[in-house]
Amino acid sequence: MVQSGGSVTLSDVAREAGVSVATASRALNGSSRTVRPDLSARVAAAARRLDYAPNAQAQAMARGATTMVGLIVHDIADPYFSAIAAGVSRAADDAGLLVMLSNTLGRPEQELRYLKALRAQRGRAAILVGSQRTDRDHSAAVSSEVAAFEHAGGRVVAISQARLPVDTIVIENAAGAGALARKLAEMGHSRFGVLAGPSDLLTARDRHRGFQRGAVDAGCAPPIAVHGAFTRDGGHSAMAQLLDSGCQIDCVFAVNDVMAVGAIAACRDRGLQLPKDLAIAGFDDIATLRDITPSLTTVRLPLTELGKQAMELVTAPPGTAPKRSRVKGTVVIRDSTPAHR
Amino acid sequence: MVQSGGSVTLSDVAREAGVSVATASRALNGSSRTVRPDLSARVAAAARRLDYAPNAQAQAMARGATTMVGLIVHDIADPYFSAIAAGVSRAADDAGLLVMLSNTLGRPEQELRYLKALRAQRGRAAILVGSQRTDRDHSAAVSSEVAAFEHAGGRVVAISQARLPVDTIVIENAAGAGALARKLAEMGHSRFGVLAGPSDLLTARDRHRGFQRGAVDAGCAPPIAVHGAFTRDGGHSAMAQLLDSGCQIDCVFAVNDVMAVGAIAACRDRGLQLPKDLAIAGFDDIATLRDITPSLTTVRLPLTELGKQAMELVTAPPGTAPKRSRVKGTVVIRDSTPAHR
DNA sequence: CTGTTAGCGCATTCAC
DNA sequence: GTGAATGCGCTAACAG
Repeated sequence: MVQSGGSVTLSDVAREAGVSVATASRALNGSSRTVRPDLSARVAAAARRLDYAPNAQAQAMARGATTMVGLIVHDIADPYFSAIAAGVSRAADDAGLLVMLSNTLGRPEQELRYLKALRAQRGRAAILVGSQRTDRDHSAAVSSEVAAFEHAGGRVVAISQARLPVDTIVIENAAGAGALARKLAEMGHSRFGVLAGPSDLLTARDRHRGFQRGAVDAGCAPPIAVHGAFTRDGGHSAMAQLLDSGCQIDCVFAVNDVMAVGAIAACRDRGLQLPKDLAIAGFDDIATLRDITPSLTTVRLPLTELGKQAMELVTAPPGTAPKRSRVKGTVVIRDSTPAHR
Repeated sequence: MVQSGGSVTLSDVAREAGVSVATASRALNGSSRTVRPDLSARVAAAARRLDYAPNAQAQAMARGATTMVGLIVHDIADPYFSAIAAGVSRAADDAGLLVMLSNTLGRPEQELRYLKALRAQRGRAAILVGSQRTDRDHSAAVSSEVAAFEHAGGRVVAISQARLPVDTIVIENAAGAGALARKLAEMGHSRFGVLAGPSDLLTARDRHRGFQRGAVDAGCAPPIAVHGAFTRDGGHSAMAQLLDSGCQIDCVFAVNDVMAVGAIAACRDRGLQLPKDLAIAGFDDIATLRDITPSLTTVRLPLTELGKQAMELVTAPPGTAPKRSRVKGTVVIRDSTPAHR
């Protein structure tokens, strides 16, 4: 049972079972051809006895297809991405696929690198999660690498903006933020501030613009915007800056929940009473953040579900033109934005 | 430049460059043998022109080694695991390795399945993250699969308890919880409750026992324990149960931060004023949770760093006996546990 | 229904 | 320093 060096191979199993490798192969993987039950049983027994595990590389090479999908995210430690990753992972499991995780840390060149690595792996598909950048050159570079990947027979789907020529789950950031702005205006808020995130991230930009448009449409003054990193600390310092500016505002929209949390902390640091002195809203509805105080008004995105949908697109037969499905967030009003006046 | 069907192969590149496949191979991967500069340049140019990406499966087969490491976690959506995953991912990146992510959702059989899949992939290593179970049968089954994986040439490291015969980063849960208990006792708390998590998870059990021992050592009565799931909702319902029991307690220890957050919510539901009416502490120091109110006393674990360390163990030359490194958490006192009396 | 054989793409002996 | 040939483990024709 114990082998000397490397691994047990199919021919070891075949020899042990007294059949040919072809028969062993057919018995173990269930090919189109059928194998006599007794032989099949003998092979299975031999495989078990030897603790045989097929060499996936060899199978991939012989079959010309792997069972691997790549998941490319900005930062797996960010709950936005880890929630999506959980959905992808679960769905992959159900489909019998393996997930290769790649963290780009937001660096464009990493994205290209991973895409190429995935092509080298002959991955069956790649799921690109996260905001595109305003930089068109970068989008073009990704498009080109994506084309190469697809040319090699892989499928690609993106979760973000409809900027790549691939199946995409488009998140309607502008619409969601707009709906939030209108709702807040309706609740009596009128002087808005926006913690706008990095100006080169489409997601941040769209949410900012959508909110701005919604506010203006509702008859409010254009919100005062402060940019900053798309993180807790980014929200903290943007909020501090906004507070320092001395502008009169009654409600702040952070372009994601994580920033909103930083903003809340910044307000506390200044001794502000929330939500009495200032209303704050976020975007995403991160599960881990649902218990902060005051509970956060936000735009809910079905993150885990998005991951699942992405896997479905990836396993579906490829169409001729890129499919686009749209996901609109739903506004969730909580304690952080009480009715005003 | 555009190929008809599948992918560009090395022999395509060789032909394009007017050299043999052997030379092309040597030029592109830098083998021990050296290639004349001009030829090397020609090969590189041809590869670029054709947008060649080596077939990793074929390379793996020829070389007998892959560049893939498996990361097996309970739930990537849980910030505890995603923080570790981020560390692993970053370190893998630096080492030029690829990460295969596996979510077991806490199901033991999934762990075995993934380990086997990883063996099939001829993964270079597996990193097992997450509590072992009290069930010895399961540990034995994992040990056996781990042995098979190692026998096939893979390295295994665990982050949890020293229960598997592999390199392990042991988290000193009992010691950390004990230190926390002593500190809290010192601060004047004496009647403790514990939200103890699932009784079959070693991590939960060790933290519970460690806390209990620490409390008793400090001269307090044994804490009153309530079990529940290792999640936010588990913490919520365990806390509710504790409150319903009518026991007199002044401080509650939840065996992880996520549960502590649930507990805080449960207290709020009952109209309790925190931290005035009740002190609450957690374990882990989850980054996303650092801004909740009241800020949470906890035992900090260097999660991202753990991931990095695990990768280092995995890439280090294998020793004869399993290495064990120990990580002790550091007690962090915050607002949720004010001095008592 | 089973066995023999020819690749899959690449790294690596071995000759030159 | 280069090229031709072998084999990694497996699947899928192809014969029998």
